[in-house]
Amino acid sequence: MTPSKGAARAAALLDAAEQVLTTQGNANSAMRDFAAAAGVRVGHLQHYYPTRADLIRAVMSRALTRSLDRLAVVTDTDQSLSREESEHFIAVLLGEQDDEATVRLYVEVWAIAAADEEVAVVVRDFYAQYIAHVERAVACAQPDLDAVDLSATAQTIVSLLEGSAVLRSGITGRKSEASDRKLVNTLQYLIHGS
Amino acid sequence: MTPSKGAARAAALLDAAEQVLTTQGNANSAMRDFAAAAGVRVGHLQHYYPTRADLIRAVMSRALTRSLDRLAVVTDTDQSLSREESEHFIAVLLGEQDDEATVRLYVEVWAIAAADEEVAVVVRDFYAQYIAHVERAVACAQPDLDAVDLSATAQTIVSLLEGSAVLRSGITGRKSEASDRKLVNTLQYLIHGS
DNA sequence: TGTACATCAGTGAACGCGCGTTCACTGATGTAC
DNA sequence: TGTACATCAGTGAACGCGCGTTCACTGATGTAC
Repeated sequence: MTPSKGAARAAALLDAAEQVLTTQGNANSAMRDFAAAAGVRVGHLQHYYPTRADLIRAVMSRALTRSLDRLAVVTDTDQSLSREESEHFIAVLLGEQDDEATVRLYVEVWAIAAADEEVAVVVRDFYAQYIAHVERAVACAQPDLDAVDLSATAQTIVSLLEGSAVLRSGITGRKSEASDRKLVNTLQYLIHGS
Repeated sequence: MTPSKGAARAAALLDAAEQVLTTQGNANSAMRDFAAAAGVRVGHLQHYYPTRADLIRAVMSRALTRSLDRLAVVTDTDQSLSREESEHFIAVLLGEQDDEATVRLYVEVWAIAAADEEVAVVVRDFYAQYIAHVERAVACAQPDLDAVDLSATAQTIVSLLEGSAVLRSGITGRKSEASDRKLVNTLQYLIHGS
């Protein structure tokens, strides 16, 4: 069976809310905006998400889960990791940043997490899993690395990815061919250790 | 002469607003909060910053200018850049991230810039200057690098710094000795080209 | 040195609007027998 | 197969509060003559 009618409705409401959130930002979007974007009255939106915080948390949490799921597809299939294969791995990671809406959502996630401990818990858990995925990929490329170095390398890779998400987006900068080349080069250096 | 009385007052109001902003976030702070933190009535706050947007923009713009000034101190004094000297350069850059309030402010800057084009312009200009400073430092270490590679390297360094600010902060993760070592190591790799 | 006037710093009350939330309601869909 | 009832999906009006902003005002500080 496809997901129940209720779950599909709830997902559609989240879709609309996510879109509003990425275009207007958390600070500038009201329950009425979320409802209007879904073509629904506020009262009905609250039937599924009783408070604004509930809705925001649901959007954030689903977005993070979605990212991890996408990531799992890439990391779980690779057994060994040659330089060409890591090229593809990197392309997938950077590909997600090309959608500006995703980057904006992440920036909102960070800002909301800084003020909402309940979201912060989810976010920290997300990054722990994110780093664990990357660790697995690096372990394929450098089987001799010990656990501490593996974890440190993975965290550095994720740092570079998150930072480049911000700088490659229109918010603060611009993509450029040359800096993308240097970025890929540096990620390769981190993955393969040389 | 010290700055005029009015300018000092305005600065004190910005100090208070900045503090509120870093602890509560843009989405959860009101004009009354900003005024109360400065020990002043709302009407008076508006004497200096007529609208909320004016105040927010002033806080953001001052914070970015302050960061650039701090950076200038490090980059302008170095003529050549040995590996030990770059160690110090890196320590200064990372030192700023150790203050969690600064990181929170940056996250707010990104979120606000995404929705307020006037702030976005200031932010993009800030990153252009930030990257230019880093370019100058890298040029000292690798005098033979051409302009394009120099710029690409600087942008990658700044990406790594901004990403690590997020991941090293309590918002999304935690500092660790091992990952800081790997981070410094990677920055050295980027600065010296090997 | 004193007086008159303008400018600036700061108060305090009030405004109206938009917000998140509540609630009583209607109509449709399921379920039991 | 039909009827009775419960549950769920969705409406729409209203609530009260907190928000950003306005404005008339007071007192202090400066400036001119």
